[in-house]
Amino acid sequence: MKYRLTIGRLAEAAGVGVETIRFYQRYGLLTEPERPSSGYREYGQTDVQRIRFIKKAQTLGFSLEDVAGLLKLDGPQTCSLAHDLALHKLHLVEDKIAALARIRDALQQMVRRCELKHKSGICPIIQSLVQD
Amino acid sequence: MKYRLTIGRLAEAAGVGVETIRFYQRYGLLTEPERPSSGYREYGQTDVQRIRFIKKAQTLGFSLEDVAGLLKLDGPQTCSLAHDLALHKLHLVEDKIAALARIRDALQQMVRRCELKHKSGICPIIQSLVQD
DNA sequence: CTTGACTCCGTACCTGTGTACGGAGATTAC
DNA sequence: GTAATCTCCGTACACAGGTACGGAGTCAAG
Repeated sequence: MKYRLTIGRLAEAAGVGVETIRFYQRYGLLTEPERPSSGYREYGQTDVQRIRFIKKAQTLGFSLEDVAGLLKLDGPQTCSLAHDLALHKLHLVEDKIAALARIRDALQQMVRRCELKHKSGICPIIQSLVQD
Repeated sequence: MKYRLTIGRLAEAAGVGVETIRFYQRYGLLTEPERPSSGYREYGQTDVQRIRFIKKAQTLGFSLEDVAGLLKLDGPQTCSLAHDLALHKLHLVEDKIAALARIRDALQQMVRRCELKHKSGICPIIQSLVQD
């Protein structure tokens, strides 16, 4: 039951490119796997899990550096460190949402003003960007 | 009343770096200004406006390429093109907010689960990332 | 056994938005 | 007049997260 995967099959199984795996390896996100006489890397199922972990963490806004930190975690403090990191990311995400909401409102206002009949030949959008 | 500005004074007036102005110039966002015998660029107040325009548009999520498009606009279609671009950006921003909201919820759940007493030695955060 | 697909490696390149460097010439302040 | 500051130019570098290249070795199917 021990599937051995070449880098290409691992890439396919994990839904990434071969070069991405080599990149993660260099970055230290994946441990160097066994190398039989051929020199070809041999991966196992845990590597698929690990890459999925990385990809999932990325979608939650964790950088590869963050992920490296999460993957290094081990032992009793693991959970509280992971918790703190997640909480920190949560705050960042909340801030980003708030900032985008302000941007959304400004854009909405622009679009709305543009859709109202405007007599002056000057585009309200251009105008509103020029203002201080 | 025609203030002539050197690049450094323009940079200060507009709140950007000197290199940024040179960069915008190369990018085509600013037209090449007059060059007296010294070879030093001479800018006017409209350049200050223009840089502020760029900076403001950037905060609304427009890329420099978008800004170049906006700045090239002129004539009767100006407004409808600007309107369409703004509307498009609005949709992008709304999508981004929705995506971040989903991320926020996932992070919240992680943090909450972590804060509940968990008997298993496995960190719920690590665990939830490992899951498919 | 040949052919094609796969893998190896190091390195360079990509996007977007600037920043930094270094040597030479111009201008400004004292 | 001299020193300090500013500007010129082209080019390289920075960030993150990959992506691409090229020549050589290896493996699997027919």
